[in-house]
This record gives sequence, C-alpha cells and structure tokens, in this order.
Amino acid sequence: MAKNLVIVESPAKAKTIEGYLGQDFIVKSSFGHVRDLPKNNHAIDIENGFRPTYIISDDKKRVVDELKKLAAQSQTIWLATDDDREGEAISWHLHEALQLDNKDVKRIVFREITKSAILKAIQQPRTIDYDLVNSQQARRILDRLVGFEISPVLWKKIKGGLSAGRVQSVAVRIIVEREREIEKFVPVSSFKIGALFDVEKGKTLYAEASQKVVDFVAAQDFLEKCMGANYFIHNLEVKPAKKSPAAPFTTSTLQQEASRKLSFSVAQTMTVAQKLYEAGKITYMRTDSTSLSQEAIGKAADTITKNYGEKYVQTRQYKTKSESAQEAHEAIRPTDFNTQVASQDRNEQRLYELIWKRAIASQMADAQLERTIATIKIDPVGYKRQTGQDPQMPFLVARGEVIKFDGFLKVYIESTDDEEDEDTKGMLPPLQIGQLLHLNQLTATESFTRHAPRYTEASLVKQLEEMGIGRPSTYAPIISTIQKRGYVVKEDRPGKERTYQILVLKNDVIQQKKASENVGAEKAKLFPTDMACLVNDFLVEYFAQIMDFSFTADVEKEFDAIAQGKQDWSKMIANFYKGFHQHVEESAGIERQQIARERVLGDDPVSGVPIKVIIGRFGAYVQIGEVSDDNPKPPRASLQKGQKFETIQLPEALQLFKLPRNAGNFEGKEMVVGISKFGPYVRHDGKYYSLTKEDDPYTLDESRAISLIEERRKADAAKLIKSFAENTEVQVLNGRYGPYIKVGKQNIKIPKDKKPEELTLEECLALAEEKGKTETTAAPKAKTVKPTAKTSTTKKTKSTTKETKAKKDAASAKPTNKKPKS
DNA sequence: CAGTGAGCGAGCTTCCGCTTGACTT
Repeated sequence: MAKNLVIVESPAKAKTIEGYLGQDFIVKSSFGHVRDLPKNNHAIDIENGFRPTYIISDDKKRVVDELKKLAAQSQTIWLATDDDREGEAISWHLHEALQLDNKDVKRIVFREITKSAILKAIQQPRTIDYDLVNSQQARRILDRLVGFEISPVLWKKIKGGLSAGRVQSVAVRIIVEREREIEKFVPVSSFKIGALFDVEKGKTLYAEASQKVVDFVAAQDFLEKCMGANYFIHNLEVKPAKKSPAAPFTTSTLQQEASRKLSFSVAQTMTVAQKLYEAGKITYMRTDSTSLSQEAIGKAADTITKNYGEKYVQTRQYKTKSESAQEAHEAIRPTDFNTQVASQDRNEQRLYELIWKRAIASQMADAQLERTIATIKIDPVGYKRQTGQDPQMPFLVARGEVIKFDGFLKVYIESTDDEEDEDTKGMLPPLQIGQLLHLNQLTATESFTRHAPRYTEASLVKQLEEMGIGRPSTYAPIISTIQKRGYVVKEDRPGKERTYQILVLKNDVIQQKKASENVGAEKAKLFPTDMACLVNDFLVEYFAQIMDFSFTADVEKEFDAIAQGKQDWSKMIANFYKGFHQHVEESAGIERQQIARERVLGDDPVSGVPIKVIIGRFGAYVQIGEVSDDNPKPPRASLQKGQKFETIQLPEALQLFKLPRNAGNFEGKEMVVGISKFGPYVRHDGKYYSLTKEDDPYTLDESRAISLIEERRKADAAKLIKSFAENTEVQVLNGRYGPYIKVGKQNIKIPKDKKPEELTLEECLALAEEKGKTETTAAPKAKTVKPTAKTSTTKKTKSTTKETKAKKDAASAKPTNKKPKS
C-alpha cells in the first residue's frame, strides 16, 4: 500500500502527476469542491457570526468515501489542490470531510504540471492557509446571501422562478443598457472624400481626406472646387513599425477567438477544449493566466527553430492583464508542440490548431513593417480661374504598409471585434515628392455613424472579465443561466435597407448616384427580454450597490484583505449585510403594482378604447380595452421578435391584431396566415408552411399561399425515395447528408451496405428499433452551433478594393501587454 | 414547434465556483 496520497482537483491532472511520482505515491482527484452550503435557507446562521453549515455534496459522497478509505491507509496526505482561493478552500474542506486531524497532512502547490515543478513542490510543503480559506468562505457566503435574499423578492414582486446574483444580474444589466443605448442612437451622416489616381502602367493610388465633410452641400462644394484641379505629392513619410504577437490563450481569449474564427459558442469551445485536455493534448483550459512554464517556452523555441529558423524565435513571458486573475494554472497551450494533429474530430482539431498557433506565435519574433504615408496636395487651379478665389483645400492621405519581416505573422493573426473600415493598406506604387498625379475619379460617399455593437456570448465574457466579474470556470455557465432564466435571448435579426448618396467627379463632370446598403443585421447576438428590463430596473433602484459595475471589484479588495489576515471575514460580512438586508426589507415592502409592467399606447381608432402593452408570464402582449364583466376576454396579441415593451408604438401594435387571418381556401380547406415565435406561417389542413423572407404575412394572397403549399409538397416529393402503402409512417428519403429512413418523427441513417431503393418495410422498422436501443446508451451529441457573426453592413454598390481578411486582421491586431524576460 | 395571459392557493423556484460524467431527449 502506498505511503503517500496526493489529492488534486482534476482526474486528468491526477493521471499525469502519478506518472511523475514514484511507486510510493498514489494520486487521486476530488473532482472540484466536495462540500458546499446546503440548498436550504438555514445554511448560514446570521445571528451567530454568519456561521456556515457545510454538507458533502450528493455527487461527491462516493468520491469522499473513497478518499477517506485511501487516506486511512496512507501515512502522509498531500493536499495538492489549485494554488488559489477556491483551491485552498477545497484543501480545507477535504481536511474536514476526510477527518484528517490526526494524520500527517501537507499542503503543496504548483502552477504548472511539469515533473520539476511537482518535485519542487514536494520539497516545500506548507500548511493550510486559513486566511485564504476564510476569504473564500466570505466570497461564498456573500454570494449566497445576495442570491437567496434577492431572488425571493423577485418571486413575490415580479414572477416565480426568477433569480438575481452578484454576477448574473450585472451581466444582464450590461446587455439591457447596451440595448437601450442602441434604441436611443440616431445615426449621423457625413461624406467621406476618396480619390483614385492613375499612376504609371495600370497602377493606382487611393487616398482619402483625413476629415469627413458634414453634409451633401459641403460634399458638392468640395467636388466643385476640385474640378480642373491639379494634384501632386506634397510629402512622403516612410517609417519602420513593428507588431508583436498576442499572449497565449486564457479561457476568455480562447472563447473570443474560437467565436470569431471558428464560430463556436462559448459552451462549445469549453466542451471541445475539455476533450483535448482529457486526451492530454492541451494544458488546463480554465485559466486566467497568460504565463508559460520555462520548460514550455524552451520547447516552443525548439519547434520554432526547427520549423521556421532561429531568427523567428523571440521568447517572452506575458504579464496577465486582468487584475482579478489568480493565475493558478499556465496559459492554455499544447502539451507537446511537436504534435500538429491532435484529433480526428474536426472541431477538436480546429480548436487545437488555434491553440497551437497562438502559443507558438507568442514565442516568435515581432513582425517588422514599413509604413508609408503620402500626403497629396490639391491645387484648385480650375476653380481659381473661374471664381478668382483661392480656397484652402485639405490634404489627401494615402497609406501603405509593407511587411519587411513577417515574424510571428507567419503563424498566427489575431482577429478583432471592431470592424471599423480600415484604410486599404497594401504597398504604395513608387512615388516622388512633387510628382503630379492624374485623377481617375474623386468620390464623396455618404456614410453613417454606427451604434455600439450588441454583445455576442464571447464579447460579453470579455466585458465581464475586464470588470473582474466571474471566473474562467463560470463564463460559459453565466451565459447559459441568463438565457435559462428568460433574461436574454440569442437571436438573429434581419437588417434594414438604407439608401446613401455618392457624388462622383470624373472627367470634370460631377454625377450624383444613389445606392443602398443593408444595415443592422445581427447573427447570434444577445438581446434582453422585456422581463430582463423590468427586473433590471427594479434591482438598480433597490439594490444599487449590488448592481454597480464595480461591486465585485470592491468586495474583491476586502476578500484580499481577509486573505492577508488584515480583516476578519465575519465582520466584513456583517458590515455588508447590515445595509444589504435593509434594502431587502424595503424592497419587500413595496406594492406589486408599483413595478411598471403596463404602458398605455393610445386609443383604438375603431372603438376609441385605450390600448396598452403589458408584460405577462410569456413576455409582453398588447390588449385592447380592459378586462371587465362586459368584456371578459379583450383582444390580445403577443409582441413579435424585434418588438419591445418599452418602444412599441400604437401603429405597430394595431398591426398585430391583423393576424392570424384567413388567406383563402385550398382543396376545400381554409388557409390561415399567422406569426408564431418561429416566424410567419400558413396553416392548412393541420400542417404548417413557413413563409419565405420575401413574403409579407400581412399582404400574402391566396395564390401565393397555395404556391407555398405546393412548393413544399414538390420539395418533399423530390426527397422521397420510397414509401409503403401498408405503413404511411415509414418513408425512405433523400436528405442533405444522404438517404435516411423516417419513422414518424424519428430519422434513421441508412447503413452503407444497404441500398435505400431496395429496403423493405420490415428492414426499415428493424433499423428503427435498433437505433432506439443504441440511442439510450450512446453519448450525447454535441449540438450543432450556428455561425456567430457580427453586425453586418454590406454595401451593395460600393466597389472600393477590399484588403484580404488576413491583412485586415493584421492591420488591427492589438499590441499586447508583454513583459521582458527577467 | 406554430400559442399562451382569470383566480384560487399549495408547493416550488434561487446564488457562485470548483470539477466530471450519468442521465434523458
């Protein structure tokens, strides 16, 4: 029997470490926390110094039993949980749950899973740091008090099942406030002056005025002054520049890049990363640290030398940006840089490549660039001759960029969220000061200011991290909680067409054009529900302290003081609770009716009765008139996607009552057009047919409704390979991914050795039954995730040369916080 | 999948952070 029992948090880690230690060591995992506050309301004894009661979590009883048994048989127990606040608490809870009072217990810590780090840690054991444990208890108790005292107020005053908490309520607030900011936003138009010059041999030069002109008249004026003007190079400036690689991934930056580059949801990124971690391909994926072990840096340098040559190596240690970071782990990196293919699974491999490239690039040389700025003077000779006036014209500026040494760009280019149109940055043609330029055309293009972007899952995580709210292990759960509670929905929204004007000066003639662009289209963005706005306003009013964006940062300072032994945890909590609980009581005392959940929109033009919008159990709806004995069921209609309680106006509200409506008859049965939460539909004979994007449910006529039904039937018939007269529930169909059998609502893939045309009814049923059996034992499938995208502004007629995606990314790659190796 | 919204009242919901599987659908 082993003399030493080592306990870590993660089983994958246990496996690795066991390999580093000798036969005398057995390494086991606690699977995270083993004890927690019970779910009831008596977990904390408020009268007696907030003394907590802990119980062993149900799903940890077996783990604790096993560890207890092993501990009894061991001489020394090494508590090797993570080197942070939660890890220290886990060690203490293990100490308590395993009843280790009379045992030889040693607490060890390490921040990288390397043999040398583990062996060193064994040489330097310490005892449990009770100050640090107390700071965790304070954190835990504060969160419980906040969550379990405010949530019931929401149940009573607003709706059952709602929740509030230090983290989630602020996350919702961020989304609500952004949405209101967007609603208030009024785009301002201005005109961008762009000039295209023909330089020698088919080469062109594009330049822009550094300031936009305010309106159409000013744009016209500008172009008129340029009629018959001369253009020449006023100044040329060539400057060297450099770009540095980004730090290796933390959880948050991995989630952001996987969202941008692979269109993964935050949860999907974590599931895939977990798989890679369990397979030993990457280091731990829940980390806030950007630092790498010296050993890893050395190995990365070896790989870079081997693959790209020594001059591409530039090792560095990155300093973590975030103040709240606890850095118990390394940054996310491959465990072996020589492994290029880590998995057969496509998504695992794609995420692995991202991690590999980012980690390798972080140890590579800066890219060396050369930036050229050409200033072009406009001499309005034509205008001077015509009018005798000499207007001052602004300079035009052309920018070019050439990569002299690619360095880390050879491997990895970080992408960014903002998509501000960057200037086209390629190489400029050869130019000389004083050189006269031949104008091809000068344009003034109208553009509009844009509102701040709506949050994606990943950009919300970024925002939370910057505010120090939430931890790497909770980013994905936060996103899912605020959606589960009905505060936030992740949705696509179509954009709107908007026209804009272009003025073109070519061959001394000014032409005026109109073009249109689609603006405001959203993909996989987070939208607040009406309930979120209601709850948020309530919380902001009555719990301003908790809802303050710096609340977490403020209490973190106090937790730090507790960890340093400078502050008593129960006093800190008592101090907080005094004010907090008073607010709970105040808010519990208010009348339900005082919380605004109704708004009058105006009077119905037909009947003259008031129409109001009400926030109900399933979201907001519009109602004509009041409920009374004469009018027990006033007309009601739900708001549609994109409509909000706060902003809906009377005309839109009246529209809602026009659906569902009769759309004529077909095959002797009525057709009804309506809108459900899945979009507009035609219902006929109990079946639903979706409208296309081009169809308008309010104006759709009988013939179009019939053709929708017929089109669908035709498409279904084209898919049909085989059907059976004896059992109409069973069909053999051709799907997007090949032929399959449909039995009722269940779809079954056809094995390769069977020909779909020759399947008999019996075979189909047998396959269905077989699938029914295996389904129950098979692993749950990863959900398919829709591509995440950003606010898109696609210009239809604009044809300025766009740089390649890679270059655009490169141009906007942010400098990173780096610290020279000490 | 495709629509809901009364009122009564019992009994329930809820936090954040640390870890993975074992469960259905």
